[in-house]
Amino acid sequence: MKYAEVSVNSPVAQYRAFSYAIPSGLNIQTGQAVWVPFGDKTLQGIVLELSPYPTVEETREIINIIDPRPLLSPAQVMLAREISEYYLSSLFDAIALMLPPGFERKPLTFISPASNHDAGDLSSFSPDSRQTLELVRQQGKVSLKELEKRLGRKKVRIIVSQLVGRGLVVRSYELEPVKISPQKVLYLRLNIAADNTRTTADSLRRKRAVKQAVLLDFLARQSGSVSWAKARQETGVDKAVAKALARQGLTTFRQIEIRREPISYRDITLSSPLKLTTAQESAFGAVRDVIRDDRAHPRVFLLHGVTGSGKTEIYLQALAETVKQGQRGIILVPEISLTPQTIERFASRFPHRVAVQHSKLSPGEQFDEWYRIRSGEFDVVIGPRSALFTPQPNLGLIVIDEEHEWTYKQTDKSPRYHARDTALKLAELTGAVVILGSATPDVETFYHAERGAYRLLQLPERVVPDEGASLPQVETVDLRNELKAGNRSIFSRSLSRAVTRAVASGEQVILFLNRRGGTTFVQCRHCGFVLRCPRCEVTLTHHLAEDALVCHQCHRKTPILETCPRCLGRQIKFLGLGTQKLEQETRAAFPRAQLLRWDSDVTRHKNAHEEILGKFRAHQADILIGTQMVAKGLDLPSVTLVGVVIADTSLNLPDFRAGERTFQLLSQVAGRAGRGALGGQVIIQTYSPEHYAVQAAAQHDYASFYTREITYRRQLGNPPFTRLAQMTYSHANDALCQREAEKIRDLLAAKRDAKEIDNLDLIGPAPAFIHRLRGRFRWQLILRGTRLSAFLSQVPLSRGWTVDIDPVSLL
DNA sequence: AGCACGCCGACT
DNA sequence: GTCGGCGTGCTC
Repeated sequence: MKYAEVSVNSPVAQYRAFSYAIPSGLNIQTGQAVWVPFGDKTLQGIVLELSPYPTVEETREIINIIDPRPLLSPAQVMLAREISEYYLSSLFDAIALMLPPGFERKPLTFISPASNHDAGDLSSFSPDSRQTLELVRQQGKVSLKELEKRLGRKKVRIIVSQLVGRGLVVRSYELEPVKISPQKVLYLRLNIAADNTRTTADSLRRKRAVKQAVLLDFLARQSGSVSWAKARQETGVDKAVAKALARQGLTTFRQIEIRREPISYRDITLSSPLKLTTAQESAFGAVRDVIRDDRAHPRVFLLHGVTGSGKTEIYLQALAETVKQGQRGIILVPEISLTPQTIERFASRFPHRVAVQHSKLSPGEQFDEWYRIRSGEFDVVIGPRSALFTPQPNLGLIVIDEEHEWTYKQTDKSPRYHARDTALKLAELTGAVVILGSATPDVETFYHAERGAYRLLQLPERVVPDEGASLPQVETVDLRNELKAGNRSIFSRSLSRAVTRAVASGEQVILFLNRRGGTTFVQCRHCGFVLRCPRCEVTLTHHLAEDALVCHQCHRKTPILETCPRCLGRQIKFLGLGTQKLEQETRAAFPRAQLLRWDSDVTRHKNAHEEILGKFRAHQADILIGTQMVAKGLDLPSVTLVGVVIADTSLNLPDFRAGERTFQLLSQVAGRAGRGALGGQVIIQTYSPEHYAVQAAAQHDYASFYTREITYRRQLGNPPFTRLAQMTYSHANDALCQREAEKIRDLLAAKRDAKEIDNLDLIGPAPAFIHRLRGRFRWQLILRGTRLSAFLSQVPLSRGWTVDIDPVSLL
């Protein structure tokens, strides 16, 4: 093999790999990181495959190997290609998911004086230009960043281009310095036998080298090497003293690589497998059989079990079985559930065999964990979606806990992958078994399970079904009746009574409000009717600038209505309530209760979640007010009442998944109450008590929710019966933005018709839900069909377009 | 991304 | 003319 196909770390490389010749003497392998020449730069690249022929006539040679051990396994190389193809991301972006933390290094630009040192005629230059030239000539080499700091980005670019054009300076490129590397710590070692130290120390004392003697005595008391930091702390001597000892050959300094370990096992005690209930036993049996037989199918399980039904125990035992087969696992959890308690659950069963990956680890810890994972030190890696890409060798099991969670979709940057769907691809490539676990499975997942693509396992009951741990009673309160009865407070009479009672008896309360409560929607306060677009079934949003109601899906405008089209009442209101407002109202309504607010505003810093939860657990507050966060699997035994202040906020979002989202949220919130012996009560306040999502959640009835929802999906041709792609164009000029979106819509329509693709809908363009973001306007197009990636990959899109395949939200 | 180049309207 | 804003092409 004389040539290598290399994915280059340059944004211009896009979807393609580049052919490079392999110089003799280099042992190049697939998955390896290499240095390659690219234009006038030297860049990092990853070898995707070896081949006897290049794909172009002229090739350049690979410069060198960065790391002899491949950074990507063959399965990962294939996975990266699939991600790039399916999610329409650049090849290197997909590969970058799998690289060690801190590996990527971008080129920096430097400016140096040109070799011809003639002064020439500088009179036509501006003072800034002359000053810049002067500086470059004085310093020899200046980074472009430094020049930009002095004069501003734009100006410097013009000046530098001018100077380069006149041959006075030249540009050169260097990679930014390495950010992370193994941490090294200075150690001290004694070179003489410990029994000889006393005489040596005495002779030092005679030479009045008291401090040296102290250090020597200290070292003699230690077994083996000791870190200099510790020695200094214990003896109080400074470095000169240690150096003096080293000079006499009595001790040696050495740098030792240490591992930064994020899990402290100090307080963790070993746990053994729990006895399984009958339901757990049969679910686990099915998983175990497939783990043992690598030809059994299907290899994907949907573990559907209510909160507290013991899903985690099944993960643990499935993992133990996987380890028994000589393989390893990856457990994905939503970032918010990655708490010390979750990690402890695994660490106590697999002591020192658990790796953790998450964003709160320092770059150094992430780096160390990555290399230890690659060397096979861990049975399991636990982490958020990115943990899927850790180099876990011999992968045999992937668990996706709370598989319905939206946080598994990366939305903020490319590749916009879904970790669940990507895990299924990886499992196909490696033969690993997948367990998708949820109390409220994604409708799409459940549909696949129903169709037999996944094996469905049900855990219908909580593990300890005594009174305290049974599912709580749920009451729905119709807010329309409250208004009719003259209650204008945001607390219904029922909720108000319940809060007062709970607080008075020293119990705890959670008040839940969807964070997106700030979003305005238009509703009749008399009959609860919410205005929707007649074409899209999506709620209309009030646009202040145009003073009109706008559909964010098809851009149809409706003038503001004075009267309700259903009951002809005149109580049309724009609604929206946030947690801060709720806090004020609660304080006013229950002045004697201690409040705690938990939303993304108050959880910015590192341990905020733990702090707030700790306070609440310690009963330093009676009422916890929060958004989605309070809904995630947290065990708070003294909470007896959960109040959902308005269920409608998530219900009325302009998105076809609003019903599903609401059901999931309400079910989770309802699961928070009654986890202790005191039992529990849930009160859901809503203007739509008849809505199937609200009713099903109130009755803990997934099946009836699913049946209704899947029927609607089928009728409207929404996923899982089709797939979606969301295209967004962003530009500083709104009109231009709209024109571009329309142009592409027309182009896509023409292409669709030319290819006679009949099941492809184009919806929009319409202004995005967040119409203006960071000074740029955004317009979006939605595609609905089947093979969208393949279709879109043939369409050349200009800069400013982003494509989100299988978007998790259409907002 | 970042830079070079080319096009076009606004101004000296 | 030519300056500057803007869009597009290029990198094995």
